Amino acid sequence: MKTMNEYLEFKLNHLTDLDIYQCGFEECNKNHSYGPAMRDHYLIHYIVKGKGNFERKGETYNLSEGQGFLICPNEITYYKADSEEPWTYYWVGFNGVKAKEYLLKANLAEEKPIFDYVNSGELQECLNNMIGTKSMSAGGDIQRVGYLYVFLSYLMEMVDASKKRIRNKTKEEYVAKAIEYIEKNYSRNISISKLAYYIGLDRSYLTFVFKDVLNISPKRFLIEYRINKASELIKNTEFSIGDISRSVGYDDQLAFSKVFKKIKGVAPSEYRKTREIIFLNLRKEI
DNA sequence: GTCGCTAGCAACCCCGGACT
DNA sequence: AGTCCGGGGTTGCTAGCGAC
Repeated sequence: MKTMNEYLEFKLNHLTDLDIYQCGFEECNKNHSYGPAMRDHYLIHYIVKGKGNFERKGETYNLSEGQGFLICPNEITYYKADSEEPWTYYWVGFNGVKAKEYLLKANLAEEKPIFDYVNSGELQECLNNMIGTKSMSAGGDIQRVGYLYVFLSYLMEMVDASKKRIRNKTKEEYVAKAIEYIEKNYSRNISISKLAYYIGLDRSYLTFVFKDVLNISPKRFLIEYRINKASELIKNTEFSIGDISRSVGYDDQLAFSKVFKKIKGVAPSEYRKTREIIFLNLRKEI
């Protein structure tokens, strides 16, 4: 059995990058409050419904759905649910050697404890997964920390996306970034929404920018890019049409054949036959 | 007025099943 | 391997908003 000092020394020598203390979900009653109190770790609350206020160092923040607040270690804070529309929130308490660094990347610190996160669906899914993971199961702790990394990465990406917006890139830069993304991901199941999110633009605006610069919609560009890649594979390899369709991002070979015929005018198998005829004629000439 | 962006809705496309 | 078809999800268009 360890003494208290031995235990504390053991903990000190085994500090991890990130460590979850607690996480949960709460539908608060009207005027439900906590504090004034102090904690020895970081604690993030993310509001998914209702309103409330958060107080620290004499400042009061009125918060509502889609917003969150950070409580830092060793600071006295107080928070209270609204008297009419009490908030419902997720919370996650954590610490670790890298905690402060990651929070700073997410633009969160003692002096900047508030954040807005519009796409609450993905954040909620992540937090639900975190809560649903049993800490006593084999690998459960690692899974929960994994979800904490994902949660913090979402907050960091949001900051990154807003920086990109502030920089006011040109339309050409947006299109170049989109094309780069398509070139790297055409073989995966990507959508224009995902593409727009990656660039930090609204889906509709991305379409407008594409039309403006290339006179073609992003969807059409993606389809043509995939079909051109596919026709190269049909011409230069012996892979089956099914393998080629999956290689260019179409899980459904039938859908691929339809699109291919629409773009090229012939079905993939006919396209290969055409290549073979050309090849045979060339051999005859030689 | 221009630019950057969003919301809403109609149109389109893709997927999956049935079939040849 | 390809066609046809129906349903649901995705996309593109456009009006409009806010900032400059």
